[in-house]
Amino acid sequence: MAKSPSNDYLQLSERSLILFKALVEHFISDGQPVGSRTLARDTRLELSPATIRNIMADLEDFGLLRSPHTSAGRVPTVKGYRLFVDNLLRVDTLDEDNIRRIARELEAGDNSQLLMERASSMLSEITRLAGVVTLPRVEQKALDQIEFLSMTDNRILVILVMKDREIQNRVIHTARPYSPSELQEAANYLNSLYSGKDLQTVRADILKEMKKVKDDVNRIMQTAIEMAQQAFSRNENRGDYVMAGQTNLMGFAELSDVEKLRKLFDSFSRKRDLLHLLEQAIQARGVQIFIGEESGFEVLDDCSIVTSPYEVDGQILGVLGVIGPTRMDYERVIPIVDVTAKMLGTALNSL
Amino acid sequence: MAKSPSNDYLQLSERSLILFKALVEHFISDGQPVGSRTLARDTRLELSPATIRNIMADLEDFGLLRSPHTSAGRVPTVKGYRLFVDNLLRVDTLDEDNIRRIARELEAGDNSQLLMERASSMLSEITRLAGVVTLPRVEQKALDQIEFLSMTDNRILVILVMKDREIQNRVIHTARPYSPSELQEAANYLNSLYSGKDLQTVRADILKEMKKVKDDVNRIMQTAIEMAQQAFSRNENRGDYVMAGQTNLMGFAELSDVEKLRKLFDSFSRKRDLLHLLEQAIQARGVQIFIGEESGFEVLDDCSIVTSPYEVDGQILGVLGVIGPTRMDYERVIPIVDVTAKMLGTALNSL
DNA sequence: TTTTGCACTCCGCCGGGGAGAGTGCTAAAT
DNA sequence: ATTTAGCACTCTCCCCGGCGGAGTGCAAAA
Repeated sequence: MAKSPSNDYLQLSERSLILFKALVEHFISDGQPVGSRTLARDTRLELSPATIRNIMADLEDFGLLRSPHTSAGRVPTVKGYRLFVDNLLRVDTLDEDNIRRIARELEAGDNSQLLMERASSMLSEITRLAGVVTLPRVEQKALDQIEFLSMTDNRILVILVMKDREIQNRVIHTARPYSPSELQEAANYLNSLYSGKDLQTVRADILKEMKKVKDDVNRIMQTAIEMAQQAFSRNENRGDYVMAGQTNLMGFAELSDVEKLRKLFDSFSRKRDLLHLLEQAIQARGVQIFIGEESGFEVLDDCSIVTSPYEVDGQILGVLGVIGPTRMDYERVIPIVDVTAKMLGTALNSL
Repeated sequence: MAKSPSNDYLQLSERSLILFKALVEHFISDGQPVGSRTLARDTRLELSPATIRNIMADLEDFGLLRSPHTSAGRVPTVKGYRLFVDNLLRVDTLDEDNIRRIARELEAGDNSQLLMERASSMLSEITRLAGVVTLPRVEQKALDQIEFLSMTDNRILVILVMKDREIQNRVIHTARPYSPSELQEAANYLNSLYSGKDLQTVRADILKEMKKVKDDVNRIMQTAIEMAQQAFSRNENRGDYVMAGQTNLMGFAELSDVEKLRKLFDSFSRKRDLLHLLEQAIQARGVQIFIGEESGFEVLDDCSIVTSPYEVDGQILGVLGVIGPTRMDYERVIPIVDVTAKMLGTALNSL
């Protein structure tokens, strides 16, 4: 009866695992606790319900299953899902239809923001769950071109054109007005130095450059570096994401409680918690899965999250993924997330 | 018993109206159908429940009240709310605390988008309902400055700095590359013509100008007008809004059904319907209210919307408002929406 | 015209009972 | 030693009837 804390599923026979897998699949597909009769019917192993009951009792002792109450069937625990996902799942490749669909939708737009939004709603539509895509940190993006434009009151509009064709506007303030030609020269200088580098690097380089330039006679260079320092100053922007299909989560039995739903949606719009979680996922290479409480956020206790980082030129820019109930169809969702991440990468690359 | 289709509330005695008003207020504050006993207790008129029952029967005949079932109290109908809102309501001025709060929050930021977002979440926080603010049509906004920047592949980045300090970026394609000085001259020319005018006017003016310029020898002017035509070409952007506090709508008894909630939230993210509704409200001057089915959208049947247009320099730029259950506290909500609209206007003006 | 009195209706809540599903245990079968 | 059959038991869910409470409408009295 006492739950064994041991993790050696080694002790489990092949047969137990087959049974366990069948149970999880069954539960995933219809959400009802699974009993021994049903399982006896659905499995190729010709076993009586009684035998299956014995095995299920074992699985329960291992902490892989639990029953909601005495005379209900059994349901996988988080630990159970973990085993299922890590060792039992057989992820096959995504069907052609969906691959084409994703490819079509992610054909290079002229705007990376747009691509993110498309990816996010693709994910939600195909999986019928909620899709999420983190926006790349500006820091990570490569600069293409910088330009200055003088405005009234000693304000200068800085235009950063990024390699992915996103355009950033910032306004800086200067001590004195600058002529268009001065600005042009400064821009030229900075472009020659920094075009192609990512903002993080640029920022670091500027610091070095400042010392070097300090005693230099070249006014232009000094001006340029001063302005650059303001323009590239650390951005308060702590990361952001786009989400789609949240409403798909309504109407899952495990989330039918309005209060739970409210907390979940609140946390989506607060963004902080989820962002923190997604940031962990950015470390992993490839698909990563957080099941139920593993996420560490109470509101997500009944949810699982399947994520995959997306990258351009081998550099990870962000994460995308899907949020759904723990009993989601992992087998289907995983390849979708995987493929979408890859395709988003290539789409971004082709900008 | 037959519901009179007549609208002459003239026939209603003063006393009936007082009673009706009390009933609506009571219902708004606790959401339960109101019975004759309760009303007899809560009113200054010393009347027995029986008398009140008679009056309520009259009110029901007028279509102002209905009872959910035989032995429940009564509840206002849409028509009832309408009467209440139009004739019975006494809207007093907003309390100092909230005025200050709104003022503080809407102190000029450096960005109109940001102001809209703040306004929207203000509305939702103070009313504890959902707040919404439509973004001004770009068409309506006044241009401050236009600049061109050449990029690779004969693409030119157009930068529109608007009077409200919003910055718009567009990319246009040209037949041949242009030198920075050509672009500068074109920009100068266009600035002299169009700075201060709103985009709609600008677009119209460009058409006139094209004819005029056609035979002109001045190359610069021709170039400029050509580029301007592309830069200002009609934008597909069909309008947009920012919303906050949607989750406040969860947990109202009249929306506790998950399916209803889902449809409502779906329509929020599709935006089309709500946008259409808000566009109607933009016509009205001052606060406008849509009660229940009046909105004409099924998903909003159990909701009311209180809106007010906001304006700068006497020109209406957009609408803001609040969405809540029909039994919202109109008396409180109306001044909040009203004041917020005005303050948003002044905040935008001071940019 | 208002009030009192009264019969009536309908909802919400409680407790009981029965069906259904599934379990665990023991004893028999393989 | 494993598997199976048999059986008592448990728990949920649903339906039912009864009952108290709230509120109504109507008729007759004030």
